[in-house]
Amino acid sequence: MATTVYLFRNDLRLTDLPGLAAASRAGSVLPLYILDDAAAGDRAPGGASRWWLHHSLQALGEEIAQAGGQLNLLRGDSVACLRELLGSRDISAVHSSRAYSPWEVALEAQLRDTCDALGVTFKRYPGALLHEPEHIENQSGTPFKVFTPFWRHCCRAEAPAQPVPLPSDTTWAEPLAQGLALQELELTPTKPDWAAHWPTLWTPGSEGARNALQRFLQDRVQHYASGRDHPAEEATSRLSPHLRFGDISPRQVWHTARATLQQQPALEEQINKFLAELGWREFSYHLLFHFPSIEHAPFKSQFQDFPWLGNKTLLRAWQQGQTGYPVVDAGMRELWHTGYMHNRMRMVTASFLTKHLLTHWRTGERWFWDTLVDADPASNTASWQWAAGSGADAAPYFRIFNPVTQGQKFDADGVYVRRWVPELAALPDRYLHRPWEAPAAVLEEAGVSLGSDYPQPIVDHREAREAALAAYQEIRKG
DNA sequence: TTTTGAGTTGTTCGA
DNA sequence: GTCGAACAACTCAAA
Repeated sequence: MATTVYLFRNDLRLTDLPGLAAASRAGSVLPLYILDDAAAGDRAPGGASRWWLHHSLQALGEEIAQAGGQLNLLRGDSVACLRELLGSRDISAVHSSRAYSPWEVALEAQLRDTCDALGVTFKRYPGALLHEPEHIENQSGTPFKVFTPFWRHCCRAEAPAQPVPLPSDTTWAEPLAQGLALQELELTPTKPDWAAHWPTLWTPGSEGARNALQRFLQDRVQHYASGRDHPAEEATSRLSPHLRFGDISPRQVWHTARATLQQQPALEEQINKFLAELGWREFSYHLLFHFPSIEHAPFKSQFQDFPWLGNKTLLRAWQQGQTGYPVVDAGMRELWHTGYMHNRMRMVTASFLTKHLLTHWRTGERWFWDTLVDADPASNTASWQWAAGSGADAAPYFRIFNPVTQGQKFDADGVYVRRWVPELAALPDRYLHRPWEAPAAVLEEAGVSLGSDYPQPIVDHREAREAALAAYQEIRKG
C-alpha cells in the first residue's frame, strides 16, 4: 500500500485539509510535524506561541489517536529530517498545506527539491487563506494596497471551497521509530512556569476552536459591531490563536458564519463586520506574500529615514505596563498575563510606543511576537506598520491616539482598567484615566500615591504629540 | 491616459 | 457638553 507523508505546518487539525484527505484516499497516511527553529530564524514562534503550539499539537495527537493513528514529531532541519525519512521508508508522496511567510515559502521550495531528487511526489494544497494571493488582483493586474477595494473584490470572487472532512476509513502508517515525545520539543515554560494558569483561559486545538466559534455565533455576535471596540466586553470571537496555528481554517469560519447569516438575516451587519476582520487577516497575508520586505522594512519607503529614538527606559516601562497612562498599562499587563490583548488596546499601545515614545515599530513587533499566543507573521507585521503609519493603507501619521480620550471612550466605566491596574481601582471614573489630574484629596481617598503606588506619566501627552508630528515633518521634507 | 472619488478604527480647536 | 472643520496631502482603484 502506498504511503503518503502528511506534513503539518500551520494547519493543526484533521478537517478541511484537502491534502490530508487526498493522502487518505491514496493509501496509508504518515502524519508528521517537524519543529524547525533554525529555518524560521527570527520568525521561530515566541514564548507564548510555543505554549499554544505545544497544546495544539497535543490536541492534534489525541485526535489522530482517536482515529487509530499516531502523530509523529521530529525536531531539527526539515530537509535533513525529510531526506532521512524518505530514504528509510517506502514513501510515494509528501503532502502539505501551503504557507505564505518568506521563510516558509523558501523552505517549501527546498522540500520540493528534496522530494524531486528522490523521485517522491511533493504536492501542496491551499493553505490558511480564503483566496490564494495570486488570484486576487486589481484591474491593472497588481496586488491591492488598500483594504476596502481588496475586500470588496474578495467578496465578489468565487466563494472559498467547502471544508472537506477526513475520510472515516483513513489508515495510518506505522509510526516512526525516531519520533519524539511532545515534551521533547520543549515548547512549554518551566522555570518559572508563567503559563500555569493559561489552561483556564484557553483551549488550544480544533475542538476548542469549534467551541469558540459556536460560542461566538450563538451569543457574542449579536453586539459584535459595537461591542468589539470595548475591551471589557466579551464581544469578540477570540479565534485569532486558533487561526494562527490552523486549529480551524478561515474557510470553516467563513462558511459557518455565512450559514448563521442565512438562518438569521438580522445579523447581517454584525456578521459582515466579523467577516471583514477575517478580511484583514487575509489582506495582511496578501501584503506579506506580495511584498515580503514588509517583515523588516517600512511599506512606505519614506519611513526608512524616520528619526526613531529607541529609549530603553521608556521601552521597559511600556513592556511592564508602567507608563502612567492607565489604558496603556492595562493593555500591556493583559498581554503579559494572558498572552492576548484586546484589539482596541493593541492599537492604543502600538500608537503609544511608536508615537509617544518614538520607538521603532519593529521593537514593539518583536515584543508582541514573543508575548502573544496569536503572534502571526502577517497580521503582526502589517498591523504594527499600520499603527506606526508606515504600512499599507495606514492611518495618517497625524492621527495620534490620546490615551486618556481612548480610555474615556472605550472603557468609560473603567472595568477594564480596574481589572488590570488594580492599584487604581478605588479612583472615581472621572479621574481613572488621568490620575495625575486628580486632586490630592481624591488620590488620598482612593489610597493612591502617585510615583510610588502607580507611576507619574512617563511622557506628557501634548509634548509627545508635538514631538511626533515634528519627527514626521522631517521625513516629509525629503 | 486622465480624471475622479475615496480611504478601519482620531484629535484638537473654536464656536 | 456638542458640533463641524481642520489636520496634510497622497495614493490607490476604477471609470
